[in-house]
Parts: sequence; structure tokens; C-alpha cells
Amino acid sequence: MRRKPKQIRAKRMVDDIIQAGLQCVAKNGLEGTTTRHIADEAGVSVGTLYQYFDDKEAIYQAMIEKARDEIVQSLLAVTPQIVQIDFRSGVLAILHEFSHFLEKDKGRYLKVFQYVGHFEILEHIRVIETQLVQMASLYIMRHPDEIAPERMQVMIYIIMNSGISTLIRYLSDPAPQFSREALMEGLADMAAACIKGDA
Amino acid sequence: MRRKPKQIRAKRMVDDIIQAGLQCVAKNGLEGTTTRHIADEAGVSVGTLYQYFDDKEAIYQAMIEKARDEIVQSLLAVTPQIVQIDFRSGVLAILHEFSHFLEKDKGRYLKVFQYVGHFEILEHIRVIETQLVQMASLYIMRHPDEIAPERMQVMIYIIMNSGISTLIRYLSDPAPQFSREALMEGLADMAAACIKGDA
Amino acid sequence: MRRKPKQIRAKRMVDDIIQAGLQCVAKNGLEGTTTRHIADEAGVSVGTLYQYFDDKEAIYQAMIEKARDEIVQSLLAVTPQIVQIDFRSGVLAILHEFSHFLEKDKGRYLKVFQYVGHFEILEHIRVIETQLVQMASLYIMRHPDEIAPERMQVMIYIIMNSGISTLIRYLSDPAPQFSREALMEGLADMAAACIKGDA
Amino acid sequence: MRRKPKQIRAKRMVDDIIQAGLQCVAKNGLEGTTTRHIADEAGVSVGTLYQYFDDKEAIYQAMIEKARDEIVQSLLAVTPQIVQIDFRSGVLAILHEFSHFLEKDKGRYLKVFQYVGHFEILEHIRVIETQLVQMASLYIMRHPDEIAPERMQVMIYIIMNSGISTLIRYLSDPAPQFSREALMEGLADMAAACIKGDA
DNA sequence: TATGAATGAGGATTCATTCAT
DNA sequence: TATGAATGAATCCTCATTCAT
Repeated sequence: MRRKPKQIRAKRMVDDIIQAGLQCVAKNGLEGTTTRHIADEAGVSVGTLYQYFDDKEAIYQAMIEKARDEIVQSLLAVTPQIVQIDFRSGVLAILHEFSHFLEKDKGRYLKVFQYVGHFEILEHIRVIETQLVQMASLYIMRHPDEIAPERMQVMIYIIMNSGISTLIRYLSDPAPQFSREALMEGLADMAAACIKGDA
Repeated sequence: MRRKPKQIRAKRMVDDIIQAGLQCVAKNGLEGTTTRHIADEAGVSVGTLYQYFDDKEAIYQAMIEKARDEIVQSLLAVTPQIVQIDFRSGVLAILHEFSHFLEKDKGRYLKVFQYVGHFEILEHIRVIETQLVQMASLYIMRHPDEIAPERMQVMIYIIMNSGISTLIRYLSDPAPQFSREALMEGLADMAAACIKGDA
Repeated sequence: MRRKPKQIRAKRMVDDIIQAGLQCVAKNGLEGTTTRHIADEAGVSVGTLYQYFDDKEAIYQAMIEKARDEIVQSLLAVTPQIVQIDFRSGVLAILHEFSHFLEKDKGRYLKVFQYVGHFEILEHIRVIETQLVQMASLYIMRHPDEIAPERMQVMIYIIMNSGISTLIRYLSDPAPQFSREALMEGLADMAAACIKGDA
Repeated sequence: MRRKPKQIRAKRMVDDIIQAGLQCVAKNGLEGTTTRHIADEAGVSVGTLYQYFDDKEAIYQAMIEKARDEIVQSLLAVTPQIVQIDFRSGVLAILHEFSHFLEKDKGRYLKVFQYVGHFEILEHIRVIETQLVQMASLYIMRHPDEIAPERMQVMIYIIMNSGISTLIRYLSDPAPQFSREALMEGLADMAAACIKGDA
């Protein structure tokens, strides 16, 4: 209880820097983001950045780890409800959750997800994937008749990637042609149709 | 008739530079690509780059325009067959075509598609989208009973984005969990299920 | 009598810092030495450094003053013997003393002497010079016939600088071509020959 | 003969940068020398520095190699005379040559030699040493009676290091106590006495 | 008195772009 | 038209120094 204050301050500092980084990337893109920008945004000096992170890349790493963890958290939050309801409703719930995550803090996270190439997001997504597969498994155990096990892996992969990518693409679109609700319903339909899968 | 040779040479030059740019990005990523690299790869001097392009960004623009045009071309090539066959087979044909495009020249184009954030690929994708919608329209006109028109727009959007993203994600994966054929079949199933759409 | 303890502690602190500084320079060179390093090595915080020294340069100053004082001390220790024996033996004794000084504490002082350029060592050497001249004077007064007074100043200068530099150069050499003893004997011969000096 | 101009310009550029580097170190010391300074002094931009040198350290390397080569050149120039005359006169000639080298261009080279620690001058001095030993050998072969071969190596080592160091030390001294001529004569005496060496 | 987090000026280096040849 | 040397703004990062605790 003695030296907690420092640790708390440090943790807050780290978080402030991460938030500033997300903010900068959201505002100026990845190329437009400099250490100076991040420092200014975080309200600290450049030097301070380097007291908490080895280099700029480390800040970026922390940023996507933060994003990944938050997604996992918010997905965990909806798990209980999901296993109770039908698959389509479950997917819809997840999509809402994910959509909410991408748009919070003025779309701070959305932009990061567009830099799939730089951030090696794919590796991090695998964590989310695992999480989703577990959720799906829970559901499928309760409804064993709805999908053949051998197709499950591929279809989960498709549903997940499709859901994530399409949502990101839609939210990044400055002038979408239809409502978000329509898209989500469509995606849920897609998912449901996939596991019915009599094709 | 006099200055044709020059124009042809110029066109070849422009194309060489674009190819060199794609090559560099594929090899070193976007951040690892400098004008020097591109010039070397193209076998010309940096100065020459600026004789044909306003700046580096213009080369990048040309790169994705090139990519986009090639996709459209290859899609056009399969159109005739597609309208003859059933929807699922059509989608499968398109997926094969697209997959082939992404992997040709040692995955030269694949990497570019991973930098969705930098290149504003979305705008360019709209061109492909239009193309796909036209193809779909042709098909649907022949099978008017299979999908409600009002859902068509959304479902096409979903199928297209899902197909593209999932394929790119799969091809970028160094250690995928299942065969490419399985994925493509799955995506075709998904597409087919989507337009059956009794969900 | 009250504040003696503090003064003693302070003196010890100052000395610890100086030793840490010498250690760091010996280990990482001058450029590789930061205030942080010195503080760590001394087991204190950077702040403490500045409680005892105005700035980094002041620590360096103290370091060579310390070195200088230690040399002078060790030379004083051999003075009594020197004036008793012949010049060559005296020089040899001094060389041994100096060599011992340069190598103690794992060559801590040796490295410092290699940075003649940065530390303005020459000014500090003058103190040693004076000391040596006094020692020489004592000797010469006892053996007035061995050297012409007018040449003495120059020859002492030469002997001293030559002895110091050559010794440092030799000790810094990772793969010397002959034994240290041979060098010292040679230097002693050189000194002896110098003051015989019938050239 | 076609593309010589460029190579000549490049060679001149490299040399200009080296000279600028020497100038800067002479003026501001090693720590006071920045790439900006060197570029300004050379009348070019920082970028140009990096077109000819990998990094700052490479410029420093080139500087001492340049210095070393020039010394060797100037020593070669006096070799013929030296072997004709007596040893003491030979040493004196070398000292004059070396002294002239150190002072030319306003002592540009002198300062560099003071940073023995940073520049690993010792390795480079070995080249000069070899040169001197060869000169000495030539002399000794003509006067085989003057020194015992087994002592020669050590004495040459001593004479050379002593000569160089003492000269540098003297020239660096802002207020020397005696004339340069006196020092040189003294050093020559020292050398001569050394090889007589009946000690 | 001791701490070490915070500062920010300053340094090395890169690279898109220009322009004289 | 092609070249590639030269430019210098801009970037990342370091580290001596300060100061609130």
C-alpha cells in the first residue's frame, strides 16, 4: 500500500500514451503519426514516451494488444446471453457488441484495424477467433443437429472473418448505401444460413 | 505515326515502374519501400520516376488502379460462363479467378491489399463491386425467383466483401488450418445460402 | 562535532561517485558513459549525483583530480627510497609505482588516461611534473656532476612524458611484442642515458 | 576517360568532408563535433555526408586513415636522406618532418592525435611504427656495431612512442617552458643515447 | 537529503524531391 | 529524356538536468 501511487500513475501513463497513439492514428493515419504527435496528444514530452516504451513500434504493439483485449472483454460480456438464444440472435448480439467497440471513442479503434498490413493483426485476431470458436462450440453443443462438425471449422472461419471485415469496411465507408441495421441483419442471416448449410 | 514509338516506350516505362512498386511493397512492405528501391527494381534512376509520376503517392495510386483494372479484366473474362451456370458455381468461378489474381507474380498483389488503410482501397473496390453487381444482375434476371430484390443489394455487398476479405486473410496466413479448396467451397456455400435466404 | 558524520558520509558519497565514474569509463568508454550509468554503478539515483556535483563534467574533473592525487601520493611514498639510490633505479621504482597505479582496480585509471583529448589531462600532469622535478632535484643535488643544469629541464620533461606515454601505450596494447619488464628496463636505460647525456 | 569527372569530383568531395571533419575536431573537439558542423564546414548538406560515408564514425575512420597515410608519406619522403646520415641527425629529421605534419593546416591533425581513446589510434600507429622500424633497420645495417639486436626492438618502441607523444604533448601546450628546438635536440639526444646504450 | 519521473533540446540518420549535366 | 548527386526537412531517439515528492 506504500508505493502503489507510483504504480498506479505509471499504469495510467501507459494507458494515456496508448490512447494518444490510437487517437493519432485515427486522426492522421499511421504515416501521419509521429512520436511528437503522440507525446503532444498524451500531454507529455517525447522523453516520457521512451520511459514507458522501448520505441514507437512498442507503442503500436501495445495499441493493438489493448484493442484485442478490449474486444475479448466485450465478447466475454455477451457470452452468457448468447448460449441461451438461437445462433442468429447470438451472431447479431456479437455484431452489435463489435460494432459498438469499433465506434467508441470516435472510432479510435476502427482506423487501427485498417492497417492490417503493418500491425500484424492477423496474429492477434487469432485470440479473438479462439474466443469466438469457444462461443460457437457452446452453442453447437446445445444444438448438435444444426451443422456437420467437419464443416464447422471452415464455416466459423468464414462467418467470423466475413463479419469482422464487412463491418469494418461498412463503418469506414463515408457514404454507405444502406443502414447499419440492414447490414447487421444481413450478416446474421448469412451466418444462420451458413450453419443450416444444406448446400 | 511519328511519336507512337515514344508513347509506347512511355507506356512500358510507366508499367515497369508500377510493377517495380508492387514488387517492392510485396518484398519489403509499405514502410520498407523507398523511391530508390522502386527505381532500382525498375532498372531506372530516381529522376526517371518523377518524369512519369508526380510523386511517390502517384505511383501507389497507379499501383492499385492497375490492380483494380486487372481484377476487373479477369472478372470480365469469366462473365460469359457465369451467366450460364448456377449462382454457386458462378461464385466459385469468381473466387478461383480472384485467388489466381492475388497469387500471380509471387503474391505481388496480395501485399498491396493488406494495406487497406494507406491505399484508400475501398473507393477502388467500388469499381469491382459495380462489376460484380452487374454480373449478379445478369444472373438474377435469369433466376428472378431466388432472391427478394430489396435484400439483394445488402446480400451482394456482404457476399462480395466477405469473399474478398476472407480470401485475402486466408492467403496471408502462413499456416492455414484447412485447404484452400475447402475455404472456397465454404464461401460458395455461404453465397448460395445467402441468396436462398429464407432466414 | 555534530555534523561530522554527515561530512564523512558526504565524502564517502563523493568518492563512491568518482569510483563509479572511473568504473563506467573503464567499462564503456567515455561516449558509453551516461549519468544514469554512473548513478547505477554508484548505487544511487541520478538526482544524488547532482547533489554532489554541478554537472557531469564536474564528475569527470573530480575523476582526473582523484587520479592525479593518487599518483602524487604513490610517488611521494617512494621518494625517500629514490633519493638514496642511483638515478636509473629511481626511475625504475617510479615506473613500477606508476604501472601499478594504472593497473589497479582492473585498469580503472588506464582508460581515463587514454582520453587525453577530452579531459585536459595535460594541465593536471603539470602537478605530477612538478613533483617529479622536485624528486629529480633532490637526486641531482646529491649527484651534481651527472647532468648539466641547463639541460635538466628539457631532459626531465622528455623522460617524464616519454615514460608516462610509453607505459600507457604499452599497457593499452592487447598483444604487446615484449615483456613489461623489458619495457621498463628499456625506459630506465633511456632515462639514465639521457642524463649521462654526452651527446 | 569518359566518366572520370565524376570520380574525381567524388574523390574531392570525400576529401573535403575529411578535411572538414579534421577542422571541426580541431576547432570544437570531438564532443563538439556534429554531422551538421562537418557538413557546414565542408559546404555541403548533411545528406551529402551520408552519400559518401556510412555514418559519422566512418568519417572519423577516414580521418585517421588520412592522417596516418600522410604521415607515412612524409616519412617516406625523408627516408633517403636519413639512411645517409648519422642516427641522431636522422631522428632529428624525422622529428622535424613529424612536427611539420602536426602543425600544418593550423594544427588540424594535432587535435585528432589527442583522442587516442576514441579513435583506435594505436592500431594505426603500428603502420607508422613499421615504417620507422624499416628506416631504423636500414640505418642499423649500415652501423651494425652501435646497438645489440636484442635490445633494438624495445628501444625503437621507446624512441618512437616517446618522440611522438612528447612532441604532441609539447605542441599541445599553450605555454611551453622552452623552445621547440631545444625539445627536438633533447629528443634526438635521447634517441642517440638509447642506441649507444651502454647502460 | 534522496529519489527518479519528466523534460526537451539536440543529435544522427533517412528519404522524397529537385535540377544541373 | 535520363541521370543520380545534392538537398534539407523531418523523424526517431538519447540523455543531461530539474524538481515535486
